[in-house]
Amino acid sequence: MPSQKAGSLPYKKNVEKEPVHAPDYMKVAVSVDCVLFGFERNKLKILLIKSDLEVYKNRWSLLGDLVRPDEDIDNTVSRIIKNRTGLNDVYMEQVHTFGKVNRHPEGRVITIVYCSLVNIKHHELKILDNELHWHDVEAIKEMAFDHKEILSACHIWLQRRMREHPLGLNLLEKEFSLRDLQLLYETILGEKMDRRNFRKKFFNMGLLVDTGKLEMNVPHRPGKLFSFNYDKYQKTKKKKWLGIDF
Amino acid sequence: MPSQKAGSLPYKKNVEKEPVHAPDYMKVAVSVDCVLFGFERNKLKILLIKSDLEVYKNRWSLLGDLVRPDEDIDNTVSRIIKNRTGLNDVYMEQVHTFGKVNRHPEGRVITIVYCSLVNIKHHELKILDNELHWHDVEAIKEMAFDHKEILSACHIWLQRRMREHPLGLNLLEKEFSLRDLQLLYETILGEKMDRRNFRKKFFNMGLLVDTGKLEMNVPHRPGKLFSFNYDKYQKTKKKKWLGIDF
DNA sequence: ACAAAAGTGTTCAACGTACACCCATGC
DNA sequence: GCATGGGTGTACGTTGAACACTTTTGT
Repeated sequence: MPSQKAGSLPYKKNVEKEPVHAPDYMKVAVSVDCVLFGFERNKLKILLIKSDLEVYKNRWSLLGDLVRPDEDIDNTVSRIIKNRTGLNDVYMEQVHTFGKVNRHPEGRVITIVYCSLVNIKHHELKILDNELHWHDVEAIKEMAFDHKEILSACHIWLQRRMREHPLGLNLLEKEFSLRDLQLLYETILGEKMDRRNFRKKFFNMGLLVDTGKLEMNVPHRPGKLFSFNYDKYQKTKKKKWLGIDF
Repeated sequence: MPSQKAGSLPYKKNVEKEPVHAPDYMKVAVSVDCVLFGFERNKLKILLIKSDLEVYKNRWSLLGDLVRPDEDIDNTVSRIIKNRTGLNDVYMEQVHTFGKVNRHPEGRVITIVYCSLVNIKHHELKILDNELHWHDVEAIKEMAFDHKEILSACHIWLQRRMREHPLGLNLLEKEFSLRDLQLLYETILGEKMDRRNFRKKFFNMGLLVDTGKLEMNVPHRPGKLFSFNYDKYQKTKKKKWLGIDF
């Protein structure tokens, strides 16, 4: 190990000795990987592509790309989403940065991971290259790189996030039954819930609007259909959580 | 903007065309910055050094360094702490990654920020280069780079963390009065609290040990001195929060 | 005696949790 | 008529918030 002084003054060294060509400690690339969660047919889904890499051919991979030297990371995120799915309106949150030395087979790549929840029905995929499609999270076996580990971390992030905010309402179709909603929560959080308490909780939030409609073609008593009062949610969110979110 | 395909296949391009010399999209450096919080004389403190950079001479800076191509990020973190303070036993948590294009005056540097709370009395600084010392957080005006913004984000992180876990107990001296503890919480969280409720809450946690001693030389009725049952905290923490923490 | 902070309990509201019966529909 | 899930209310324990008086010490 070099002396403390030398080890701690790399910026200055950079300026004085190697201003243009990437010096040794710049042999690190930075990427962004995006985890998009959705929900369909009572399953938690995630959007994946087939990896571009030969080593990982036939393995599934998150949506990612390298950060360009002249672009902000937020821009990298939206560029990836735009280029891979054709979507413009997906709001991603930074979750964690992963950087084990050997996580990428072709060199040092540190990756910043972003996460989002999207409504599959309301976000039709406009591009399908690399076999882009929604996968059942629970059915995923192997993935490229360390993406399985990243996915696990994002799943935990999602669980924490959903316990704090009623984010789940975003994931359903415009009109849904309380059973749909409860199944969504039970699936993502991995635990059974009491039906009466669950209904009480969500009604008390005041974010559900009774559409007056009923389920159709169900082999039992049809449930009421509700929609989500998104505007009211935005307001209460601001009031309760201020800018604390990140 | 290049075509979607070109924009989304940089790994492959890297392999095929420029295997060794850092290509354009590698002209990005990655650093780690460390925020160490402490508490002394009823003030929230943070450890800073004078910036090495000429542009920022006389400005205060977080403890940071570039990530080396062959080292894990965890290693960068402990190397920075070791080299700057001489300490070995500081456990840091990753908070957020900052990467605006112009955040560093000499080139593109994306920085991964780690945070920790340390007990100032129990962690004597062994190295003092670059005027390393503890600063009052509230008295800090300007900082180098975007470190002021980073500090704000870490302060919010600290507040959230302290509402979830009784971390504050780490920051005090071995023996402390309940007044010390409450002042610590009021200072860091920025709000007044009710004394009776505060005492109830902490006694109910069962993490406080009555030392049988009293405050000395105070111009009023002396309070009891307590110590922190660290072992019990570790156990209850495991039970309650599992591995969810990150 | 006075100033200053220590020490102490009760009440109320909100929230989570546990729990069981009748109802409407499709088959 | 039967199977399936819809719809509903009560009781209890926990938690957080509000709130005031007596006690102990130094000066």
